[in-house]
Amino acid sequence: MDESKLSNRQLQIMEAISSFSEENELPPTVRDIQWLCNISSTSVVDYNLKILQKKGLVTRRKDVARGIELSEGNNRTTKRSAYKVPVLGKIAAGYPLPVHGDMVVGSDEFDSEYIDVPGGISRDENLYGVRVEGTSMIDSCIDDGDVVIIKATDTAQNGQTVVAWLIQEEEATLKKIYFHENGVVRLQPANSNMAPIFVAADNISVRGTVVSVIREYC
Amino acid sequence: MDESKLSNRQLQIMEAISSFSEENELPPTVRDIQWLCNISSTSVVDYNLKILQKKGLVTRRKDVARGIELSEGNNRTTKRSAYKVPVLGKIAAGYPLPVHGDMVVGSDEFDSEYIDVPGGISRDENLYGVRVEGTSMIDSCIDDGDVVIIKATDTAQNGQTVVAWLIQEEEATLKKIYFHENGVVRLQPANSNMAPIFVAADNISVRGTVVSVIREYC
DNA sequence: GGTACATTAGAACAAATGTTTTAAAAGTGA
DNA sequence: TCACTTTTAAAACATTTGTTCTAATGTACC
Repeated sequence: MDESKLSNRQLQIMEAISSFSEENELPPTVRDIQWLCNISSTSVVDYNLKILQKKGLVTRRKDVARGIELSEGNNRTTKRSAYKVPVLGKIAAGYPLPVHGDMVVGSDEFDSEYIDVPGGISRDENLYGVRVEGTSMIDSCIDDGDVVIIKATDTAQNGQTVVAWLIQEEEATLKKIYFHENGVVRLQPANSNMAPIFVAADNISVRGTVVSVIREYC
Repeated sequence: MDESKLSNRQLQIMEAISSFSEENELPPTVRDIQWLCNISSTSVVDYNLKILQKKGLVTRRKDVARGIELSEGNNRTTKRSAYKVPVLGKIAAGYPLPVHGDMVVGSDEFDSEYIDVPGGISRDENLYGVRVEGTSMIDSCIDDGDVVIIKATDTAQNGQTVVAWLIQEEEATLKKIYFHENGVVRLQPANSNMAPIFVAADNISVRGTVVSVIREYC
């Protein structure tokens, strides 16, 4: 990349793009930037945008109005931005999830609750959230009311915290999973007051693993 | 609001706006919607957009290209979206924060790390994040490595978890705060193995209260 | 069929926005 | 000062995008 310092104008323009995008939830036009920076001509904006482009700090989509955005890393608004995932329901030790056995994760409904997850987690994953009820995972620092973000998968490592579906009982539960010999699986609550559950491996179906925990205080 | 059902066309258009916005991080044009929905004329898009507007489902900004968006509630992309806040550094019981006494919260630098916080928290607050080191708050379910989101304020309620700045020691610490008589303040770790700290009220300055906790597993 | 209404088509037009051109002004170093 | 580069200025132009107009088509009901 180009190492040379940015001019004040260029910093000003970067800042303008950033703040405009954030305030209007829409990228600025060349003229928006012009007004914001008190620049006399659109060509001056264009001139500096081209420099910023060459330095890799700004992206412009060809033939697209408002195709201006700060490139990854400098951008705290669009790129690496949070990803909304549906909060499918509540889960607790032994309580059933209020969704069907075949959880429809990607369905584009307009009615479910959504929560933002940090952009560090890949967008490509099939993610969903579940609100935790009770303190059965308290020793893993997952408290009552927390939302855990689950990556949908049907495999898990020993010791991972997973959403497990008990096939016969038709119940979902959030527990640490341990695979034993003889086709036995131990579902371990992270709470010293609670006993583990042992189930047959063929009665269990892993539905996902915990990738994040989000707590909000009122 | 208008109670009548939406036509397939209109549902199709709503979906197009939603998916286009999400994929391109930019609202669609009338013609974008036209392509996406295989509609023969822009006037048909406009016709249906006007209906959706009247029903309060879609917003269009006057004289603004790409001013189309789903209105609040139907929108999971722009409104109530995540807000990026800077992660200013690390904090632990008794360890100093690697920032100056006058934490510059609103400074628009392009170099600090940022994290997304759920949109439920107001954008107007002065928010910042701090990464927790150690387990001194483990009993409050705040673990080593968690990022706590702090709302910058200089007042706190009894029992709240706060970032407290010890003026003489020039240290910041994350603790529960309790105000006693005689101008004494007790800073209580949420860890039964750790003892509280008692300090004079005039040696302490509240820097903010915890509004959210975010944990990511690798 | 005929009427009323909703929807679609196609085109033209108007406004917003991006891009280019030319020239002047300001800065820089010998 | 002179050459040289960088930045600014103003305007014109090109493209994208929004809006409007008119007619055709479809649909439901009598």
